[in-house]
Amino acid sequence: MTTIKDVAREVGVHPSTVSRALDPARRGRIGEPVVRRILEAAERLGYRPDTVAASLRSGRSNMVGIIVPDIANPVFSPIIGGLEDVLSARGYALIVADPQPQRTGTDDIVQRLVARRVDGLVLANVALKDNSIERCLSWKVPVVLVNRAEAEARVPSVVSDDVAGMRLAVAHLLELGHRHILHLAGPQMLSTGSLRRRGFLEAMHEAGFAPADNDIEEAEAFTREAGHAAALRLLARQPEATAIVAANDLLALGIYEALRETGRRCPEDLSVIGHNDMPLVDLVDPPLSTIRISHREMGEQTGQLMLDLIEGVRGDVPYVVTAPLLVVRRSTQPPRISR
Amino acid sequence: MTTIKDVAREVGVHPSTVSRALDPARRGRIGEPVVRRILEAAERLGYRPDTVAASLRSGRSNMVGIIVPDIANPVFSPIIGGLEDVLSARGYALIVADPQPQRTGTDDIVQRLVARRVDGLVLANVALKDNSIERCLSWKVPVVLVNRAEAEARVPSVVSDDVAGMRLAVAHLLELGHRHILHLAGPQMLSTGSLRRRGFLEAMHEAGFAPADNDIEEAEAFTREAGHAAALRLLARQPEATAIVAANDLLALGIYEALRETGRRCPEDLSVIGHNDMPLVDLVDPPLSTIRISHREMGEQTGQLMLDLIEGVRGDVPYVVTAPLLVVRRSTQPPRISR
DNA sequence: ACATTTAGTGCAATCGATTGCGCAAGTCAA
DNA sequence: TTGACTTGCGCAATCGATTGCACTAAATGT
Repeated sequence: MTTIKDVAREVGVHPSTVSRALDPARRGRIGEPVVRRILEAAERLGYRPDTVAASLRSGRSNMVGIIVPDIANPVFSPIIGGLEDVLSARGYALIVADPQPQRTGTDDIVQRLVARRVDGLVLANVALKDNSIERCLSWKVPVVLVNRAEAEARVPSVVSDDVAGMRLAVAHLLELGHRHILHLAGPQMLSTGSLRRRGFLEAMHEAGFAPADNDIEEAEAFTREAGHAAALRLLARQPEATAIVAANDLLALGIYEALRETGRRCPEDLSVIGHNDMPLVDLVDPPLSTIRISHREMGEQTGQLMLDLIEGVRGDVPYVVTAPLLVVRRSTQPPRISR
Repeated sequence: MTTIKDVAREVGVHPSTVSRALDPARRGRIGEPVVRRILEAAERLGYRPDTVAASLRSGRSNMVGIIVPDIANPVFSPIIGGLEDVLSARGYALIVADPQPQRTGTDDIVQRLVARRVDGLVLANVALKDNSIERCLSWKVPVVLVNRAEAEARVPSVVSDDVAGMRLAVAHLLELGHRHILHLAGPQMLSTGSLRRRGFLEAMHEAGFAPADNDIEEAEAFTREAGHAAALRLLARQPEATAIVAANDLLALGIYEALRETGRRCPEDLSVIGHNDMPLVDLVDPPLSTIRISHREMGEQTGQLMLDLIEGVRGDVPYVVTAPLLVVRRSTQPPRISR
């Protein structure tokens, strides 16, 4: 490994001069010819500055961490991708951490990342309440939330407009002629779960309907299995409903299974609409109508926000909201008996 | 931030003593009561050793990097998940990098990661030929390949048994009574693409069949679109075939689209079998028969291998091969006209 | 009683880069 | 010619932990 001293010796200057010449921002203070010789020598010797040493001295690590509940989850992986993309373009490395609930809590992960001197932390874990935010705040490490909002907006966040998304879904079903619309909600401890439920209620009220408590059922988790179970409960309770809006595509697919088991057909007997437009839902049977969210774009926005924060470009608490899009496929159609 | 000196001063010992007392491995050299007081003080002051400083001195960073072509790809994301899991359990952080072809090559990424002093590198990028391996070898940084093999086994790798997988697929179709079986191959520059093609050929030969060149068509990429296009070409050329084995689920889904366009039905007119068993292929229409590969498990094995390598437990070049599993769903059935 | 371990801890160098400060030479104006 | 700047670069401290070596005191051996 060639160090900065090797380069300095080769050129016949002091290491500090090499350090400055190699940094475009401070190169100006060094003479033109010297810079050229340093650049050439660095190239020739294959010099790569040791990031670790630089971090120790400068206090900046050029790393940001992201904490996600499940890396393989189709909503989080594109977020990570988009984030990595804009971060790496600016020389930052992304370290991903996935808290294993049984082993170590989010808090511990935060500590470990902070001990690694990350320049910023992205929290994608959707629990509505946990004190990792306080932890970060107290350590003064820049934080941005993604796919999750906080009640009191203390830290920047990037979310999709869940309320608008639900409004889109509800409006679509109403337009088709549905009147009795159910909601299969996600876990209310999760930000998306409660926001979408609220969005559903708002949209219905705006349209002049007041859903009963009975019209909403909460799934234990954002999974097909949980969706399946919850759908069974909901459908048994409200068999005469003609449409159901799920808080999530996975839940919608769970509804599919429940329908199949109870001998009902989608969309003939019941229209179903999901949320997220995750990969392949256009190929299931029937192709799922849903609300498209560009998670990759959210990841990119998160990265941009983080960079601004780290570089101190902005002091406010930005709150980026991305616009959802209605995607109509074949799981929604007018109700059979219009009233 | 409390440093090791703060703890040392608090207890009234030398920083080096604190360092030793905090490391379970070398704690033995320190007196029992002193250790206790140090532990207590460290806890009380909320001391967290600065990983960066430790790395600089010790040369170990407790980080490993993984280079993947696409983080959001359903085959790579579980690999990352499994890897992160076993790595973080041992105190290692995982940094993921995704080479943007247009911006910076894999080589550059490798350099950047090495400059960060990663203790090991996982290469998941499937290109059959690139010199990043040489790069790593010359820098003596432990490397393990995942989902990709090398012709000459210089470095450890974790792959699924592609040949066995194809044998499973072919055997299944033969058992159903198919005789004219096609192969929709993946890009031959990619390890999985060429291995699976070879697996197909071997399996067919073993069964006493000799596929013609015409029976195989190569897709440009492992995507639905490429699969669609290639399937169109293949089906036009061999309309009388009764089954087709795809190198990948995505390609199989592309075949679905091609069938729909040309008015054929699966499985009535043509049986289709995929490879990977990615999420949701059990819900498409018709549910896809495929070869299941546990990518998460591969990720875990990769992590274990990497740890062994880093800790110098093994000097050989292990070559882990995971066993594939046949998953029969509804896209395969006996050919209509049995001969 | 003296030599020799052994256990327990301190000292100071070290990892490789960054950075505030200082110094010398050159520029310019008075 | 001198004083005031500017430009270009070197010096040495510094970041926080690790580690080989040295050293002291107690324990053990002969």
